[in-house]
Amino acid sequence: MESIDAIKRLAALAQDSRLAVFRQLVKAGKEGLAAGDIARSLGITPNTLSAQLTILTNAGLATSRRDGRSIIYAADYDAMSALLIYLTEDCCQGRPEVCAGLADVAGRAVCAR
Amino acid sequence: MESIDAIKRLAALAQDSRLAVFRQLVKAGKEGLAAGDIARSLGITPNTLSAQLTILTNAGLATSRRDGRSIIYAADYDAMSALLIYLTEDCCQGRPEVCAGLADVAGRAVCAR
DNA sequence: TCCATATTTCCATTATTATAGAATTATGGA
DNA sequence: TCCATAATTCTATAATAATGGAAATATGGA
Repeated sequence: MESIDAIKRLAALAQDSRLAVFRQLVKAGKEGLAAGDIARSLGITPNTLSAQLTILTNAGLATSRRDGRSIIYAADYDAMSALLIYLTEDCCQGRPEVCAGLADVAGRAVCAR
Repeated sequence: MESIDAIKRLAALAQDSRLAVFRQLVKAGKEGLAAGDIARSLGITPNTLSAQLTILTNAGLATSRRDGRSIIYAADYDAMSALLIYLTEDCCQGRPEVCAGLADVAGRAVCAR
């Protein structure tokens, strides 16, 4: 992963309502959520939300598909995984001080499958 | 970790020269680097770099201490670790799709100690 | 076809961020 | 004390991002 792509993803997540949107998408899973439902539940106007979803999508963190009149957005888990791996390996060079706690957390999550 | 702190850290890293600074600090280890050396090696004016170091420091990602005429900056590994754990656990809810590759990377890094 | 719903695009406004010149502060050495 | 070096703070400017009203586009149903 290129650092410029990492920066795009970091910037996409570095804003309160976008981070909230992304969390909702993660929670919603593969089925995803309609743009309108997200806007309603977060109290964001539809046009503003649309701009934020575009930013998340351009960063690679979300995908979209049309379903009838709605557009359904879903989190891209692979992109998020790639970002975390970039931060861990490239940016932090796998330093044990950074990785130790993370290995526990990620490992536990995988084992709980 | 609060989401507002995570956003601060994400924003601090979401800019090319700040990310480059942070990478250098990680590479430099606990001893850290003098502000002037960072400015020279990255070709940033000292006042601009100072502003960026302040942002990294306020986000908790760097610490500073004076040594003679120089001010030495160092990466705060704990803060970075906390951010990665936040993104993995809180934001991504430990989803295996996100965690699997990360568990490998972080685990390998820890085992290589 | 006509209408309501869902979302996006266009546009303007406001707020925030990035950058660097100039001045200031702090330290160490002659 | 005086000077050179290191870094920061002050200030202004330019660039980018966030927000929302209004209009446009797309879909499904009567």
